[in-house]
Amino acid sequence: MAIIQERSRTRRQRLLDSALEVFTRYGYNDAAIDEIARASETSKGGLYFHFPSKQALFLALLDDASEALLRRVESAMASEADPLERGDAALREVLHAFGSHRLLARLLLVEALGAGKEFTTKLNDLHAAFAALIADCLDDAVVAGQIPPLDARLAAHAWYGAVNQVVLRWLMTGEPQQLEETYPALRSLLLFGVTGAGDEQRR
Amino acid sequence: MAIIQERSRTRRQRLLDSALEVFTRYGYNDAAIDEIARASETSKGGLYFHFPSKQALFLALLDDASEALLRRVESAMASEADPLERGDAALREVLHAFGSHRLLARLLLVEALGAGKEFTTKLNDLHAAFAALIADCLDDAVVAGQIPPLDARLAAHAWYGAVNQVVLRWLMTGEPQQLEETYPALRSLLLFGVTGAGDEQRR
Amino acid sequence: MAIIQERSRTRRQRLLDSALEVFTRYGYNDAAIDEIARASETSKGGLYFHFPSKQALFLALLDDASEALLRRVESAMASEADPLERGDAALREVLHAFGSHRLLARLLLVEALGAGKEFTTKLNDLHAAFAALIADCLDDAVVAGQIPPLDARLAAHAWYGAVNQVVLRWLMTGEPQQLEETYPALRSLLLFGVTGAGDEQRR
Amino acid sequence: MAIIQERSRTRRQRLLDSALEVFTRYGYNDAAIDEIARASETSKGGLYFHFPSKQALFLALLDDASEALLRRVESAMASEADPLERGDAALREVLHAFGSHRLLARLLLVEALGAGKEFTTKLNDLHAAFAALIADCLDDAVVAGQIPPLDARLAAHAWYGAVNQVVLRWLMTGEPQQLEETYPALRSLLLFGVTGAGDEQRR
DNA sequence: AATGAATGAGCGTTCATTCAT
DNA sequence: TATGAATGAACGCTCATTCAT
Repeated sequence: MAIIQERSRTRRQRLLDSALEVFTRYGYNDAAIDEIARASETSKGGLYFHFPSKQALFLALLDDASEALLRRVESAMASEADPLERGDAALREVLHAFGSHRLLARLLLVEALGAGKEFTTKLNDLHAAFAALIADCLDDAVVAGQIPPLDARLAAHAWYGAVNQVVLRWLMTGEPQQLEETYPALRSLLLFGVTGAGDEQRR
Repeated sequence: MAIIQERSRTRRQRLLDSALEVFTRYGYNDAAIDEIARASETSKGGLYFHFPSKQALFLALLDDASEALLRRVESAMASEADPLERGDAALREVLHAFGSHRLLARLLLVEALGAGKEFTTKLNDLHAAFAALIADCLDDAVVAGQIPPLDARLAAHAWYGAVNQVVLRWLMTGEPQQLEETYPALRSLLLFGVTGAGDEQRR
Repeated sequence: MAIIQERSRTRRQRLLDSALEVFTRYGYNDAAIDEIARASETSKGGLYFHFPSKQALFLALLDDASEALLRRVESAMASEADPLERGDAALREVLHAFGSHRLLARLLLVEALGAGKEFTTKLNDLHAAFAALIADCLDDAVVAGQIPPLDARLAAHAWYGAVNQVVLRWLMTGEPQQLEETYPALRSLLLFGVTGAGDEQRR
Repeated sequence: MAIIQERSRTRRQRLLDSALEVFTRYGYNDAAIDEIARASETSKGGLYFHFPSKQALFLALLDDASEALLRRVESAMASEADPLERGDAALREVLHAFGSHRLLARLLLVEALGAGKEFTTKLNDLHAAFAALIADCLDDAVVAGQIPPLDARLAAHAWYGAVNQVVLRWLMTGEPQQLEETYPALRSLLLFGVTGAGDEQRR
């Protein structure tokens, strides 16, 4: 029983792995179910035994990836008490996660957007979850008097977008070689903007 | 002859208009050539007379939109001498342009990403052009001593991403009602970060 | 224009002809769209240009066949004044029509039944139309005093079923060689039953 | 051993029952093996242990139903000495059997026809067996001088078809509520036709 | 005997593209 | 230039059947 479950989980996982690879290589629409089945050394029917449709497979991928990323970031934030340090930790974790999982980055930042209307909701949820995480940080920092009052939601989305675009550049042009190299500069930008006012390290 | 050319241009433009609408409504892959032809009150054959393929049509749309946006931003920047003011003008113009052309925003920020590998290059070019515009500003500002030295390319992409995400939120959730309302907060974030250090207005 | 319409009608008709042949040879479910396209020397896409689905194609066939049969029978009945003669004419015409269009008989009596729930309504309509035709005859004959009062609807269905079964036997076993040979015996049965009471010819 | 056989028979019977229900609800082609297995609270593998194929399962159903019906009719006929009374008994029994086993009626009169070429033979056999039963009656009645000579085979098929169609109407339109109500009228029609000549009761 | 995960051939349908008119 | 009927490769999905356990 346990063995069967394990094998089943294995098969399912193999399918998800292959799906991630094929979806990110060809894009949602150009990814053929046949190709995913072949890549996972399964049959088409086997795939459809585990996932009811192509859409559901992609959604499962999206869910897994979103959840994993969120969990990692949340856990990284949990180990910091200071609000701004928590934001810092989030940034580091995101860069680390994407930097070490190129496919996951591609999935969430590129393919999910163009996969069709059906996935918009999911993506919005992810954006909202991330933005909420950051917005909470910022609100706490405001309460703690670390930063002046501001539109935390907007700032959170702006942060998120700034990071995303840097990841996107890395994905598409390969610059810089190590995504995590961007951490210091990004941190400074998010905290102090381009003027760098108050950034003691940069002075 | 001139009349024919003009009529041709009209037809071509009608096709582009309809294509923009259909592509942004359904997404690149789910947009049917039939639908575009119908929407432009032409025939499929007529469409193929003006554009050799679906891909070319989308590319033309992307080109036109990118160029128009870039021209507008460049022209807005040209009328400002001060480097940081130029950046400011660019931000205002981008928010204004996207805010008043929802479809254009959707096309460039959403559909282009998911349309397939063939369009990645085009999108990279657009990103690069925008980033270059902003990076030049920042470099000038550094030279002028307005801001401390920094990785201008990275900062440019971060800026660009921050703005994009705010636009994206507006596209997908409708917040805020008027995109341009975000200008003051965004300006402050880009210049001074969340700490707002040096932001005399916010103090 | 007229030529195009004609060619179009030709193509459509060719499709219907091939569809009739393939559907009656393999049955609705085992008939492949590919096969129909091949048989009509068209492409699958061409078929789908004229008919939106396999179901619609079968339905069109059913409609055409029903209508043609009903029209023929109605016209045969129209030329007779006497109620019972009208019934006689209907019987002759049905036997003649089915006898000379084996495929049509197969379509209406065999394939339509097993094609699926979607066609039941259509088939019921046909049965109802036929039964109504005959029931009217019988009602008129009652009014004219030619036959005693009876449940005309039930009798109509029984007649219809009797004829159908004879056609079915012919379809499936090939007996008798000429379907129309069955006319005199069928006529006598329908009018006088097995007792033949009142059948002056049989006495 | 006996227990196992009994359990096996039980399982087999449960499968047949569920199969009858599923086949008549969805039609042969649209009935899924999965559905039958689920309905009988067995597994797909279990089903395939008892029946080698979907076709064989349907055939078994057809066989059982045909045999049961024939046995009932034969037994009903056996208790009558007079040829025409025997026919009468057959008619009563058929109406009673179908009237109280709607699914059986559907199976034999509707689904079997459209299930595909493979079942034609079986169906022909059933038709032939029934026709033979009735034809024998009629032949005997001729010999006994009760009715004039006639093509007994043809008459038998006509009878059979007349009854079938009345059953079919009941199945598909629900008229009349009780199938057995049709007995007197049908009896009269089969014996005396629409003229009712010789029908003392109708006079 | 029984289970249900796995197989894979086959099918209906779509749609970008072509081309005779 | 423009039309729209025609093409055909490709795809998502189904489901009867198999087989390791």
